[in-house]
Amino acid sequence: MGASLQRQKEEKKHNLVQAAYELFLEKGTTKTSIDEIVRRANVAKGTFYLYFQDKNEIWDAVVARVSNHILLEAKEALEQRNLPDMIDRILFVADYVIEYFRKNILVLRMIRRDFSWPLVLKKMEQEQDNTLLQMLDQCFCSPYLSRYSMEESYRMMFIIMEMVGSISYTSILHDQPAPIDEMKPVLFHTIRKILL
Amino acid sequence: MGASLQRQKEEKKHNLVQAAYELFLEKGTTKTSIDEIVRRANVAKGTFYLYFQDKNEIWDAVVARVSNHILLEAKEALEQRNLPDMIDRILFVADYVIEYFRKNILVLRMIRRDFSWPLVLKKMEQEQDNTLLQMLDQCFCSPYLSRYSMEESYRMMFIIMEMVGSISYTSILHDQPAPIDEMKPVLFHTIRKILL
Amino acid sequence: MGASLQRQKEEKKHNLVQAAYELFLEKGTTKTSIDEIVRRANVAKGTFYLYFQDKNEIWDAVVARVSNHILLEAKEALEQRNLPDMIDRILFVADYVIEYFRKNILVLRMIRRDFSWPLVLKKMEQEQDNTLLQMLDQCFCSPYLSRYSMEESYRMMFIIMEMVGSISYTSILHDQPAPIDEMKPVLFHTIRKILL
Amino acid sequence: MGASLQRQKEEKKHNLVQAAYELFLEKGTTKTSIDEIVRRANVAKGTFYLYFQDKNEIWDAVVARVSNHILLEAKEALEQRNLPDMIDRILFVADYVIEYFRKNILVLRMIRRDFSWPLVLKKMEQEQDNTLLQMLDQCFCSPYLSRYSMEESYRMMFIIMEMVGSISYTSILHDQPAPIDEMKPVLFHTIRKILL
DNA sequence: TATGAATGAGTATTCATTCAT
DNA sequence: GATGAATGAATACTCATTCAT
Repeated sequence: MGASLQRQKEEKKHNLVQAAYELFLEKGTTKTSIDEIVRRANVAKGTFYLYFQDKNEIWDAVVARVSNHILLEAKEALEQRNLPDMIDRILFVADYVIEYFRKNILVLRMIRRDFSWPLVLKKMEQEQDNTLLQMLDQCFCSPYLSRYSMEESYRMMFIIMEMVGSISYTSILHDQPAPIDEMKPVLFHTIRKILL
Repeated sequence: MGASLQRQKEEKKHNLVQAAYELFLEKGTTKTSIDEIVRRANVAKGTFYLYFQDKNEIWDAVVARVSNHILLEAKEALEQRNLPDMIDRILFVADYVIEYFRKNILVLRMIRRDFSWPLVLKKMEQEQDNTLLQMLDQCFCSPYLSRYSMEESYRMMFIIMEMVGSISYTSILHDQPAPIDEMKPVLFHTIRKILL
Repeated sequence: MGASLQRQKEEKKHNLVQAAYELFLEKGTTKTSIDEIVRRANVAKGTFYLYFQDKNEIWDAVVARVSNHILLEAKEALEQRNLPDMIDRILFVADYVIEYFRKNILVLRMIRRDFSWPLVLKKMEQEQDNTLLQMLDQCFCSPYLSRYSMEESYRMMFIIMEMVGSISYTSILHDQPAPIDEMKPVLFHTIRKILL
Repeated sequence: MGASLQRQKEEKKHNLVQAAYELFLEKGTTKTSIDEIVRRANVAKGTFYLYFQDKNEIWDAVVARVSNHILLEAKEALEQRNLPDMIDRILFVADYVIEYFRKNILVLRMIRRDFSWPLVLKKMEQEQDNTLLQMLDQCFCSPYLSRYSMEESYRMMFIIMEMVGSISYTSILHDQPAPIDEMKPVLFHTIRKILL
């Protein structure tokens, strides 16, 4: 197979995921038919099934792409600042994610609570992409945490991350228990307490 | 309408929710058809539409029933113990929920992350049922929290609750970032730090 | 359910089988779509699945109907003659079936070799319809066969019947090993020898 | 084209037929796709169409191969015995075929009633392969049949063969009208009567 | 010759919803 | 209120066939 053919294949798959992403965003997963996806991707019906078993599989691909995108954005923003303090770094990332969801409510509504950092990380590991692991190292490498083992730090981190995602969902979309602006101070205070 | 007729109606609705619960558990929401629900509930197809607009509506009813059930169980167990310390009480409830999901993995898989305490509480409020609010009061009423306003306590509480639900899901079902047994110590340690 | 509603249901099912029969005859089973069947039966798509699981199931119904029809025709024709000799009766039925297929080549092409008397009889038994069993009794009740047990007579009979069906198929449709007119004398001679 | 290239071609075709045979056996003709056939044959999809027009054509090839195989086996077994009596020889072949199907029920289920000796013989003639004709001659060459013309003998033979195939199918697969073990005596008795 | 990615018409099947009884 | 037969639009999915490489 020629290299250009290989590229064409990649492009087709990419187009499908992109089309699915857009449609899921616009009308929700269940209301989006595979028919619409292929139409928007300018690809034949059968081609879809060349790359994905069914709608769930392309859904996973969309979630992975979106989650990855958000975290990478956060990572890049973090690198531009030069925050010496670990807690500040973590709070920065938490805030970045929350703000992303606030600005992109549709994205939040789409991936609901499927924005799960552990799962994204797992996927990345499988694909031997450790960009995000780097970010985690950047965030958490600190004398603060020296009293915890490596494992323990990671797990604490995960807990914080799940917390941020979960609160974002309930607070931004349903204003429960309160609007996100009122939740943020409590949330950040909580994170500080956890890390100190 | 006679009282017994009223009871018959209630029973039909109850049967429908029960049937839906069982089927959602067995084969997932999307793979369960209204046809199957009415068949298992021994009710005619048209009858479904006398009580619910569509599948989403009965789904909400199922989630409310299940969440309520879990929390009530936790409340009753809590009352039998007589834990004087607030932190112990909260940890007890957290542990109770986690253990419930561990023993009923299918339930966890079914309601996924829809087990959201704030949302359940909101629903209870709407139905003017404050049993769960009582439990929250029981948990959080403590001099520990005197430095926080009522509002602030509630919000912290919610954050903890979301955290527990979220971690349960990822950890019990996917062993991410680690099996629940390994996550528990970290989680409880974190909760303690938040509350102290 | 009212009696007329019941009759309506019977009619719908009957229409479906009739439509399927016609289409299978015209264009073969595989080239006939369920879509066409329901269109010709003037029935909605979903209605098909109210009565049959899939195409195979309606195929079975068609085969049963056709086979039954042919055998009943033969039975009636047999009753109008008054053939005293058993062998003559059996040869008459054999000839009737062969001639039916010769005149209705499309039917033969459709049911291929699925015109199997044992299977039809089994089906009839299940439906507690013993008209065909009567015919068999009429054919085979004879002092000729007194040396055989009841079981043995039946089995011989079946062998003859399969033979007739099988030869009809190969001979009428493919002229193998010879056209049916040339095969008949040999076939009848063979049957005579079996029965004498 | 070199001889080895020729051999490669033959091998590809052979692989395709072999793969089709296996798949037809495992999952039936209709449920087997050409895609699966080429995958199992380790051949590209387009290659299929270099050798066969469509699925029917490869089906014919499979039937021919299988039928031929069975009959050749029978022929060889027959040659090892040295049965002087024609009736014994014919009964031996009949029994051999029945036993083959009994041991290879899947094969019987696959080719259904398409195991038709006349049709196989016709195909062999077209390919100028007269091995099977030889077997027929071996079976039927006998003073017994001197009263019949050559043609007549052949036709009787064919009738017997169809009978055996047909009865095998109904009796082995459906136990109709009785299991094959109970049918055999009647069948053999019948064949004897025909030939005497 | 051989390949296998791409096609898209075709097909089975589902299922929420209606409505006459 | 209760029923359940009927509906048919919507949808997922298949697969024989083509054709540029």
